[in-house]
Amino acid sequence: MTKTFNPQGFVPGISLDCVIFGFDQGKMKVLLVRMRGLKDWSLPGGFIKHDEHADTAAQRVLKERTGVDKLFLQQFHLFSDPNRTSDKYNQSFIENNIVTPENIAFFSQRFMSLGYYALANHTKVKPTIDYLSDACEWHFLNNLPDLIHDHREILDMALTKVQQDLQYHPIGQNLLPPKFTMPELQSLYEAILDKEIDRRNFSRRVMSYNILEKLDEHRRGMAHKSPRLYRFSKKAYDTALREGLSNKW
Amino acid sequence: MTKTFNPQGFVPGISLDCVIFGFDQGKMKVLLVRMRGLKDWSLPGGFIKHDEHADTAAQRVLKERTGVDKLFLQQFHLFSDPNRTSDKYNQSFIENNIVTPENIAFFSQRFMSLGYYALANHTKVKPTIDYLSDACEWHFLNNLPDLIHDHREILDMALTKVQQDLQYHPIGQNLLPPKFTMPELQSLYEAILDKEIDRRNFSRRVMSYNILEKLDEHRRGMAHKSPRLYRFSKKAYDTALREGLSNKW
DNA sequence: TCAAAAGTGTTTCTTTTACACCCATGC
DNA sequence: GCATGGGTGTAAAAGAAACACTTTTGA
Repeated sequence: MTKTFNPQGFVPGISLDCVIFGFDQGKMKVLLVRMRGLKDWSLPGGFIKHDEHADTAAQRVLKERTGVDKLFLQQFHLFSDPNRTSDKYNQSFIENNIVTPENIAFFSQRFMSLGYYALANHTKVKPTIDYLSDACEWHFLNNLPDLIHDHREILDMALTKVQQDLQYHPIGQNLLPPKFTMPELQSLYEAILDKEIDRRNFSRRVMSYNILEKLDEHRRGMAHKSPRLYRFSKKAYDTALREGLSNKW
Repeated sequence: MTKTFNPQGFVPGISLDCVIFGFDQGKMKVLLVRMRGLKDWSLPGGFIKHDEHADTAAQRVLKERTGVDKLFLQQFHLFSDPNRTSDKYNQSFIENNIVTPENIAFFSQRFMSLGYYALANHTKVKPTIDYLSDACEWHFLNNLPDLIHDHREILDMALTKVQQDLQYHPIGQNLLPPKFTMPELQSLYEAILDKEIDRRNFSRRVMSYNILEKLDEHRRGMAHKSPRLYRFSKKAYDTALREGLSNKW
């Protein structure tokens, strides 16, 4: 017998949607789930428990979907259009035992959704389905499937916010392995901003932030000159996260 | 018989708080209300009707408190700390007939609050109390009274957001009279940013945005050289609002 | 030894800041 | 006529963008 959703214990009328970005093969991707019986995909989401901070709820949802619990997580917008959700999926929810007919009212009510974005190291993430979904997978930004409700709009705004926040905050800690090369970091920035950056100007700029430690190691094994490895200096990185960077891209 | 609050028709568990900024005598001020029977002040707030967009609700609240309905209005954060409100005011609410004992549960429940900030021309605003409050007044930022709940935190974040948004968006349309002088505009920027700006650099910069029309009129009557009047060119201003400005302060 | 990526330095241009002089007005 | 704030231009400094050559590596 499949477990069904029990609305007990959750704040009604408000949901969370998380746009979880990863960086892989030089491109940005997002983690999407597909609920049982649907062909459209969804952003990983959830609800807020009574007496739970929304940030904590988002952290919980992320942990459940990715197994990772220390992600950079940022609330960015409350989506409140009264017609943002549709009940066209409800029949499918009942047929697929996602929710019992007695509890379908919870889904039929008007929902606002609080949007969060997160940045995750995709190698650490283990996409995990829950009892409501039959798929949880990465999708590259340039090849997204259809999404339910207004999830596409939420995703697009998340990307815009990441691009803006990037102007003033360091990024990468959560998207890259602990040690990385300058070209890898640059490739991340180019993927997020969706534009090319001059190699020489990039490294000069990023070094001027004083958030990188130059290591005496090189990445070997690839063809061509072996690039030097760097890592973020934790203290400086955290300070910059809090206080912002002066320069911009 | 005083009218009491009826929670019927409103989405439970979520409220709105509006930080309405005005500009007067070269200083920033905010509109605050005081509920009957309380000594602490509040941000003007309200609730969202079923089937109402949160933005529309905020617009409605603003109109009720100020009489003005075309303000620049911006959602900036959902405050969701489960302990952000306190029920220490509830006894007073009942004693002052703000809410009946049967309806006090609506106020006792956990509330999240969606923060909006608005920019208003204070000469157009007619601060208006409602049946729950006995005062609605402007307070200068440098001399704020105690506020209930986490309203001080909301106010502070609103100010920070305005300062940030100012970097990329034109401002003034809603804070100044239709015609204004360059020193007046500069004084507004200085009040918001809380720092001095060089007169010559300011006017060069602001003119480079191409959102101002130089008028062949001067403000007369004051001592000293009569300053020239400007007005915003509506089309360019709106475009800049949407698309942002390239420069920053 | 060669193709391709990595590393670094210099020049140019643009933007920002700093600063000084003249002008107009009401008293 | 003078004190005070308003208007404008220019030079110096800082920051961003453009650009070219050398080094290293595996194949």
